[in-house]
Amino acid sequence: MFSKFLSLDSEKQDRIINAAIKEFAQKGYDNASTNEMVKEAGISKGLLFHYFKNKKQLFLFLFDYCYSLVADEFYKKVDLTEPDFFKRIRQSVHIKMDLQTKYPDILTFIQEAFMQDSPEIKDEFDKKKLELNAINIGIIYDGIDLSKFRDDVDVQKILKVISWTFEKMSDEELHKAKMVPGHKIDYEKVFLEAEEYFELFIKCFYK
Amino acid sequence: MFSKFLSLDSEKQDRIINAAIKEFAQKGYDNASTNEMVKEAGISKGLLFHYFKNKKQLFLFLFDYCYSLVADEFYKKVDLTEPDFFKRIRQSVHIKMDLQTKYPDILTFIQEAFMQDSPEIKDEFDKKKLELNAINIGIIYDGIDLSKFRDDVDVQKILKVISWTFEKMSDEELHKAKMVPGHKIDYEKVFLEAEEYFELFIKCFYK
Amino acid sequence: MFSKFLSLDSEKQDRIINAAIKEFAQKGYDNASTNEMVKEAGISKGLLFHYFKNKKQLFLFLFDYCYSLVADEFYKKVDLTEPDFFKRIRQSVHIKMDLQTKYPDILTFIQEAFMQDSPEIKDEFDKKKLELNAINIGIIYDGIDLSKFRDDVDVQKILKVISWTFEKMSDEELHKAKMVPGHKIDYEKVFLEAEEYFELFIKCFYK
Amino acid sequence: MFSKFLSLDSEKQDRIINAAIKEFAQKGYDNASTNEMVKEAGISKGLLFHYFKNKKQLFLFLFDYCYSLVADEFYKKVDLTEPDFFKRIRQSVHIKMDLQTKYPDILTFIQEAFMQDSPEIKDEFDKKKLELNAINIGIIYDGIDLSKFRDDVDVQKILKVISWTFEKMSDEELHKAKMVPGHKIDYEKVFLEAEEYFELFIKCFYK
DNA sequence: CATGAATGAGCCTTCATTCAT
DNA sequence: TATGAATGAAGGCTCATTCAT
Repeated sequence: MFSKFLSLDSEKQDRIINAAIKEFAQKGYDNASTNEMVKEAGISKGLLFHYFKNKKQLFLFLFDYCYSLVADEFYKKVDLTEPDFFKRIRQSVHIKMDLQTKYPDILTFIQEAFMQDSPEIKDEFDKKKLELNAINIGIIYDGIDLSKFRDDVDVQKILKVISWTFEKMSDEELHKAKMVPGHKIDYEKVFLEAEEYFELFIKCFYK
Repeated sequence: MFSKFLSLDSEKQDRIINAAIKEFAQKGYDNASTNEMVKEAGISKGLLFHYFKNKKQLFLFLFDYCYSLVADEFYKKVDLTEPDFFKRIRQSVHIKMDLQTKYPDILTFIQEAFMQDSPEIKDEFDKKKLELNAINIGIIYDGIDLSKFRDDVDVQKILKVISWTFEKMSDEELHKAKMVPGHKIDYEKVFLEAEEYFELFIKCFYK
Repeated sequence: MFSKFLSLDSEKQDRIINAAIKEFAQKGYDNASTNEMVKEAGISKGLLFHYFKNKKQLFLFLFDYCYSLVADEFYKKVDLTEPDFFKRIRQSVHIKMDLQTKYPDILTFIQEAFMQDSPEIKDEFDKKKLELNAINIGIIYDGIDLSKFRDDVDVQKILKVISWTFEKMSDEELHKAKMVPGHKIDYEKVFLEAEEYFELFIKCFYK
Repeated sequence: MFSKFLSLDSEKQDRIINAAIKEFAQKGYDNASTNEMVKEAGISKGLLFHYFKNKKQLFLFLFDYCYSLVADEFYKKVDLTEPDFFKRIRQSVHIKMDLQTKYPDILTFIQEAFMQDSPEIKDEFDKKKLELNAINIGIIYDGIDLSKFRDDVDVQKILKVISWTFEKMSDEELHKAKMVPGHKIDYEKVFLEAEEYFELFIKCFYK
């Protein structure tokens, strides 16, 4: 599908990818302008469509590209032999924040992508989201030592509550960051807040 | 401001409101087409702007309208004298689901509205969101008996975890519903699932 | 034609006329908004069209109204028994400037009207301009003592040169005034400049 | 700025320019319709804006284009070594009339452009007018032998009177031409009339 | 492989004018 | 006489996409 694009020299690939990600991340799917992308990437209008056929395919390609890139780094860094759920999730939070710092545009793009539901891309994109979710939960919970959790409640539910908590925490922080232009996330503070939730969960959910 | 519109016979008001809500809910602020709205409502192009001046005002009006409608019903039904947090939140979940059944489009619209961040409406709309949030938290947590919660952890954090859990539960359900066209939420099942989380929280977070 | 309007009580007539003149004067024929007029005059949309049928008729009516008003005042003040051309033209200049101060909106409206040539009103309006010109020249030159002018040139041409000079002078001044927002015409200076041209003409064109 | 447009084959350039000039000349800036222009030029909606970005830039481009074209021809034909003011101005009048015959639309456009004062283009356009005026007066009066004029009056004022006279003459002729559809200017007659004014001025303003 | 001119549907909004009340 | 809701054409402009070169 995108073989033509992938056989380009990688410098040009990068220029195009970065320009497109930036535009999508800043303006969302519908308002992103292919014009701006080609201008920023220094290529011609026609070429973009030569490689990607249309905006939708470009978006879907970028999403796969970004997701792979981020997921690869993530799974490279995460220690799947760590059996303690809280240590694992703490790792995840830290890695996620590292990635945020390392690839801010890409992370923003993924985030925006997950919030998108322009009718144009809805069908194909929702499938992707579902897949990813299924994969993630499986992998992340893999090898976790569940014996430390209380026996009187459903452990699966506890895990969900914990995951949701950190997702919401991160959402809130991102949201605040978007609200105040120029506002940067204070990672120090977020780490500390996360630690407090860890303690709470250990007290309440461990035996 | 919208007095012209509000003094219309309510059948026409409804036609316009429903058409506009539907369009905004399906496509988001930027991509919603006023053309489609008037076509669906069976009115002329000019008339919409006779009532609302521009797209932004229309959106803001609809949000207030929807929010008021839903909030009114909500506060009419919620029992603010119930001091037990879990009973209160259980109420909320039930009421919310009733509303979902009664006004599916409106709930979707509000949901989408909260996710919107088109630059066009950002400023005015973010203010609204903040206000609503502040009011809601205040009212919903009002009169809650906090003495039942464990003393060894921060109660505020517990409350957050609980709220987030039910928000996420509801999000997931909504999301699944949107994914499969024609799929209806099985409230019976959702209630039961919610109950399981209530039990979990009572066991873990109460003294 | 406008009898319905003219039998209104004069206070309402004035409100309508003033509102309409102001709008036309400020924005020109095409950009003047009948909406603004009715808002300013405090009457309903329909009523304006009840009296004037359409924008064009309103404009034409206003032009006649303004022109009559100004012309009446002009001919009331001008001394047609003064046989000296320069004294006569000096009078004209002074009277014109008085009117400018007394009815600034009306004079602006007439001025703008003469510059208008929106295709909408062109045909009917050009006829009016021609008529007025014919009348004016006739009346103003009426009773002038031509014997003071040199015999070796065509007096009619001299009169034209003189008229044109003062018209251009006035045009230039108006133009400057429009160029610099808030700039007011310095009548003192204009009078003095006009006097210098009078002297020049007397020296060159009188025997 | 307009390089895209200028590298078009000239046949298409001309079609677009002519269509746009015609529309602007007939209806003025505000009422000229870009829709009509593209229809007349036989190009698509988008293309016009591909070349010119917006209506204002198009107008400004056309003005420069027209002015350059006309000014070039003018200065090519005018003999700046002729020291006699009347001979010089006679030349100007003749050249202007030639241009009028050769490029009637363009001259009308320039004429209309100078009368325009839509707020949209006011600022940028007024600057242009001022510049042009300054340049013109300088060049046209350059090298004129002022010693032939009477010493008892201000020569600068005489020059103004003379310029104004021929401008007004030309305005009146144009105006008459516009009034009667299909009426062509009788240059023969105009030349003769101009000659009579020359004689008058020589008699009255030369020593 | 690469260009960018060309397309035309679609966008939101304004407007003079009509007409039922 | 008086209202203002209702109309719908027209306005400038943007955009993803195509195609001849």
